[in-house]
Amino acid sequence: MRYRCASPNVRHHLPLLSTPLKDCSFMRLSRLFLPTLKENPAEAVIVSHRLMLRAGMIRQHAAGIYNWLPLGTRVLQNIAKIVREEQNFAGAQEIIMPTVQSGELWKESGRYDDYGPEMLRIKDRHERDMLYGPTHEEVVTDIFRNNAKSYRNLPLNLYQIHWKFRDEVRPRFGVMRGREFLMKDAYSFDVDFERSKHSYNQMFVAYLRTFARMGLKAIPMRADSGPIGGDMSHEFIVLAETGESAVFCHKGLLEKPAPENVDYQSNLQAIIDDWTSLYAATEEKHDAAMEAKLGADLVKARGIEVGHIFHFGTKYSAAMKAQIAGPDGQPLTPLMGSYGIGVSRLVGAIIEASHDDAGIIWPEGVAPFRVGIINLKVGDAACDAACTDLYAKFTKAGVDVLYDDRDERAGVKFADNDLIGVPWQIVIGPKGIAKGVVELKRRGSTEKEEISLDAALNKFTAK
RNA sequence: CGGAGCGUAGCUCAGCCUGGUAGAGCGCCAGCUUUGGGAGCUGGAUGUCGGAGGUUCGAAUCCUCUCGCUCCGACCA
Repeated sequence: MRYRCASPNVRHHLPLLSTPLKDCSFMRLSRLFLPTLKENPAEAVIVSHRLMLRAGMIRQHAAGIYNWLPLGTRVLQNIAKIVREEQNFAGAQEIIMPTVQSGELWKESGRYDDYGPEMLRIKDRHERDMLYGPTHEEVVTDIFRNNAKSYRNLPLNLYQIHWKFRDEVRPRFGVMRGREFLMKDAYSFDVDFERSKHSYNQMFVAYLRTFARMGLKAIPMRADSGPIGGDMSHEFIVLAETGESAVFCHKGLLEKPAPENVDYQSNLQAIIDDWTSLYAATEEKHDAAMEAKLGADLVKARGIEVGHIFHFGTKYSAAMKAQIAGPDGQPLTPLMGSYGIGVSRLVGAIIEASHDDAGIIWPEGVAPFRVGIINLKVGDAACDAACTDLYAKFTKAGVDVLYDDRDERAGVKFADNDLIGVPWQIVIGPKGIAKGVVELKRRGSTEKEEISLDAALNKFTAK
């Protein structure tokens, strides 16, 4: 393993109070706890799992349960940030519900017996039935019924980004199919079907934007919606060559841009219709006759499910007697929907969709660091000075920067920076410095550009 | 949950069939040389051979049990 233990005083040179620094991450690679692996671990079969282990993002703790190391944690948090922003834009409100839940609520909804061994059941010291939450419909419905009083409290959409546990029979594919996983789950409450559908549409649009911001092509596909029927359940499938299931869709869906400048209060139905009018289906539900008609417009690809939204009406609100006063003063049972995004799974999905032989290619929105400074000759006064100066300026300007100040050979540094997928790499060596230039490389492209130090600085700090 | 396989150094793995007391490459530590795509030489550290029991003079190796992990299939954010 190639790492040194990070000191808790890494940032001791910074002012502790009234810091002028913007919210950004910055780190010297010599201090980063980054245990990269040169060889492929035997346990990992798919590329995202291999790369996450090799890039020092995660380590397995038990089957389907992972430790997230600093690099992986940064990516996970960047993804969560995008999810959170888009949920907030769409009008959802963030809460945090317990991971360990009381079994009583599940007995009320009837799912305590229905759920099966996927649910991890625990007894506390008083022999009470507890469980580690695989989902939170019961808890959120309980929150609602205890605290919402009137139709005037609606519409309401509560979400959380939290860890869940499902005791899968066969966890695999690293974080793509773990037992413990980080998920965004939102729950909407509305007075009638039309308004409930609007809540559903808000999430639909938010999802389109969320995945696009992560650099993903995510296609909404009609999914089983249970007893409610209709078109009120969609899976969002990320297209990736190594995806777990085959998907079929109209090629127009691949070029469709995510909606911008959305007014979430306005009627969003036209956007939903635009996206759902084109054919898209997973392997299980595909229709050979429809596909034959598409001809050259048919795209066959592979995909990973990263989101699922559905409307389920009064299933939980009725079972758990979550009633509020309606406009006429009579009790009203709200209609509900729930909306999931697999946040930890997305880390794997993004890698599946974006990598090459050298390693991960992070889209800028989720990269653990945006810019890498690679000092090719640590100990050379000119190189050191140029690097530390640039590093300090990036830090001050709020640019997420990783400075590779390790006393390693050039090849090692290039390999590690490529492996962990730093999107922009500024290579600073004695030859360039003598000419007053550095080399700028874009991860994933073979192009290299020689520019001045000032130009490199401006490229990432200019508005 | 059915079927298959694997646990030996931080990682990848050899040794097991045919029992004789622990190995290689990479990584790690020290030194010298090197220095623009995972360097070279020299020296060094590292293992309860997953665990328990058994057979044997002797077990990484054979037997039994057990724990963990992985793969294929059925199931899922």
